[in-house]
Amino acid sequence: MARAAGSVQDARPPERSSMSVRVRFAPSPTGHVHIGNIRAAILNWLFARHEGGQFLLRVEDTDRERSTPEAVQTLLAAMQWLELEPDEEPVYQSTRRPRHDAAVAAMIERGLASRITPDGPAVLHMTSALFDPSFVTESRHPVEIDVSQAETAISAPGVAVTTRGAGREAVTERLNWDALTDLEIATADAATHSGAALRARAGESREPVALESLLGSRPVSLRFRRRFVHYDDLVLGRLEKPLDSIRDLVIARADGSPVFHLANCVDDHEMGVTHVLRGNDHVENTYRHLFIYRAMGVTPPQFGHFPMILNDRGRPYSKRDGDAYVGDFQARGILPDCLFNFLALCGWSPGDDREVMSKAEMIEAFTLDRVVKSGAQLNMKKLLWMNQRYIAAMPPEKLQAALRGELRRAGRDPDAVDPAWFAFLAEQMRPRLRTLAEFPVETACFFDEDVTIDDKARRKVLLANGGAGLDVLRRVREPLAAAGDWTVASLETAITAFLEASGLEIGQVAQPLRVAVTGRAASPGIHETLFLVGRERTLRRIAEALRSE
RNA sequence: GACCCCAUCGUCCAGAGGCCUAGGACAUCGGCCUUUCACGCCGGUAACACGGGUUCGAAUCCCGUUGGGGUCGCCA
Repeated sequence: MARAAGSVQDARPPERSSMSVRVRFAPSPTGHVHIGNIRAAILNWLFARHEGGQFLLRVEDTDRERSTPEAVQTLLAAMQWLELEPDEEPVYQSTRRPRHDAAVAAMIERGLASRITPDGPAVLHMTSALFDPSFVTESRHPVEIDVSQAETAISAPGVAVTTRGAGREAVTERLNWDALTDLEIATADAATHSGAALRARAGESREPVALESLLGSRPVSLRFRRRFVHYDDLVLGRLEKPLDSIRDLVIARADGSPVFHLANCVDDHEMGVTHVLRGNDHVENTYRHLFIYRAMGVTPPQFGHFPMILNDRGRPYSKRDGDAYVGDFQARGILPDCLFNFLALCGWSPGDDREVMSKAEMIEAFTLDRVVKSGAQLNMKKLLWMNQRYIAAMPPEKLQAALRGELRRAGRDPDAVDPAWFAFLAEQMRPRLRTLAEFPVETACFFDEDVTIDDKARRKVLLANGGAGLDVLRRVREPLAAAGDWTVASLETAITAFLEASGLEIGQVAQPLRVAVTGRAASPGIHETLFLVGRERTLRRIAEALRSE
């Protein structure tokens, strides 16, 4: 992949056996993986799979402070959890320093970049040597600025020409002569000066120059055509920006280390990346990167930018928002497939009404032209709803395994209970769970020896109406104790018989039982609940509820 | 501030000039089911930011305004 330094003209794209798509996810490991970031990985992955291409990972670990081995592990773990395994070995940017240095050296050697001062940073110059018709064009119509009328300082939109001192003195602020074309300046004495002449007189200076001092007369009007940088964004469409608003670019720091832009372009090129798909915050960078690729003498990849993810107030995510890291969702018991699905749908849709989709379906439907342009606010309630749907669809064994994990995390031993009993409990809880993490707290009454009765439930169900609930408990206790093998069926039989004998309604009996036995007003069906709590604990809890009256 | 981008129910998305009396999902409200809580089912409320054009016809195209976001580092 190494290439000798040479002129811009002789360079060409890297040799690739096929034109197959290669995309990459290029995060810098910070110890946390933000969902906006992992969403970028998801969309890249989806695109690669849809196109039958490769999904690569480049760890941008050049920041030694933050990029600890642990931070890298966190990143890899998050990707594994979501099944976003890259198709090739991860590339660690820190190992690529020699290539970056070589690229900088080559640009300097070609005269495209230079160090302004010997111990200063290396700067890529935005000169016409870098302008390629494939991404730099000239505006058709000239811009005309009347300087003489200016009372105070004026600044033409986007043009780095400013008149100061009540219009007396026109100053070019770091004027990039190459950003403008066909520059003509008319002066008070009616003479007209061309940009080329002035440029020569200014000695190609990139420092502020007073036009007046070059002209020897006060400028009256400026006339020029602007140059534009442009490219076709895969999701945003045709984008352009006046060149005069883009300044020379630092590519290597004074200490010689490459800056992000340089390293990014060099690595993407040498990894054979064909499509750079990243967040919206990089669109402005893209214009600069185009020049870096040009300076490298290579064809740039294609670019696509998807919208940013916003917090629930509709504002950009910041560290203060919290709960926006992949690990947080995992800890809350969001299923990986669900988070994947949800995040994929954040800024993209298949074009029809499908929402809960398998990865295969998403891959099949994924195209960049269906990526939305505007920012997407996360709808956490919808995430919970979707997670509930995923839980509902889990195979029983998988559900049980996942719930066992939650139990362990909560400090309980899921292996201490009867597997059949646990399987039954899992199925009873399935429709009642929005997240896996809810399981241990919702089912504590089935695992603990004793239960604490919720005050509100006690008042409403047991103590109301002169203690009618307690009265029911007193009367149902014996028939229950007599229930034979304590199965759901036998409990149903016993309770039904009690209802007939007592003339009570099921509701009058079930709620007091539920509260006494679970401590709360909500649980699975009463027969199922009693079965799960078991004979011994059921009778004991009823007795306790009566005693603490 | 300059430049660039974006703009449909509270939120996410559908809509690529007539199929729109604007559709779906979450949330919300009401009802059904039901021993509770959920699940499930049925129904309701709710949006084309504003103003000009273009057109026989505009949520869809153009211009402006407003609002939001992004970028302006020897951070990534």
